[in-house]
Amino acid sequence: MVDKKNSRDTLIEAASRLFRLRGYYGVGLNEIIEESGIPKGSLYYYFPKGKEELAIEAINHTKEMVISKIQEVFERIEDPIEAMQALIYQLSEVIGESDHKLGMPIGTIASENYSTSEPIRIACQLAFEDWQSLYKKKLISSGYSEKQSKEVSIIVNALIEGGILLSITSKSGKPLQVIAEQMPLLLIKK
Amino acid sequence: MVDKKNSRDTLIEAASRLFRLRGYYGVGLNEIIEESGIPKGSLYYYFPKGKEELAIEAINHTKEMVISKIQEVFERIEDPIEAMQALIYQLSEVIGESDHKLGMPIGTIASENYSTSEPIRIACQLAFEDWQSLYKKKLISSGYSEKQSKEVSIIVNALIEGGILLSITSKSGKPLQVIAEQMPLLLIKK
DNA sequence: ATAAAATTATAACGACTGGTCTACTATAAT
DNA sequence: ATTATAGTAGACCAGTCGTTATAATTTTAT
Repeated sequence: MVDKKNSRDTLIEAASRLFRLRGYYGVGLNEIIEESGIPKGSLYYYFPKGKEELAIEAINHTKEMVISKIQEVFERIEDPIEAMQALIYQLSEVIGESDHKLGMPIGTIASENYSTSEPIRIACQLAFEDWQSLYKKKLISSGYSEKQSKEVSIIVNALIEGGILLSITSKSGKPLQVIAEQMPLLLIKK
Repeated sequence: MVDKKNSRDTLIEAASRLFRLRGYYGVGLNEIIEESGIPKGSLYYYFPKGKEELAIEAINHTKEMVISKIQEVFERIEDPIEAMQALIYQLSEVIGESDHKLGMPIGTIASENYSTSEPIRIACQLAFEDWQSLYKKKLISSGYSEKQSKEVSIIVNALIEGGILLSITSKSGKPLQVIAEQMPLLLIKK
């Protein structure tokens, strides 16, 4: 039983990968079924409401992947500044890899659809909120105030999304590196 | 001679508006010609290379609009911290307006196309660089070091792009407001 | 073993895509 | 008056889009 994964998950993973790379409208269902090797009949069997439904599952899948990554780093590194720096440096290194497939995890879909699909918009909003909750929790458990933790978690989230955008656009890890280096400034305890 | 603008500019403005709202793949040429009232024959007369060529002009148009906005605020407000805060607050207020058509100015197109169209990727990169140059210039003229000015300009750019993304996704000006409030921290002179 | 249910496999649908092409109109130079 | 040029107008193309329909097959329950 080597690689017998179910079709539903295979579709979600392929969709997640492709949407991250070129957004919602930039990827067609034909490409998703080609990449996944799952026939179109199965796609509409598992996602009767079609592309939008699949996209929401893909967003949730991406969200969980990011949550795992954040948790892993946060468990490994106690200091919140160092932990967040490590997270961001890790991203900057991916850019260096040839043919990297980084991309704004859900930022592209969010900005394409915020005005056209409420279900997608809400799925993206929930992802951002969940990530921010993790940052906030880490900060609070390190002695930061409730208020500052909440505010900083928003900033960190914005910096990461914006940093990824700048780095993929300029094909350079530099923007993310600069962001990581400036982290301590934001985290001066008040 | 009330509203006799040339077709080329009318097309660019319509494209700029629509691409900001739903990105490159989310907007079709038919929608652009409908919104602008310019026929398809004229579109391909002015932009023989088609959608990609029009998109690049639209990106440059958006870039110039943002440059004007930044310059206007920077000329009006001398202190760099206050100026950047004003810029970001202004964005947060747009979100509050019903049916606002804010959107990441070029972030959506950039993240959709960074891996598929080099000409578009480069146009977006140049826009980011131009905006950062303005931030940097403002900081240097206020006595910040070359190095810090450059780094902060990257951070500010990332914060604005990320902040807009968070604000449009959550349908709230809050993220941008928080970012504006935390600006002073980033700008502690070293 | 058989029936029912779950899943896969294709083909086709109408709508729309970006792009091409040709006919037409307006203006100005000759 | 004629011709040249710039721009307008929109029908049309092949291909792709998301979606639907239905048949074939596999899996599960009895």
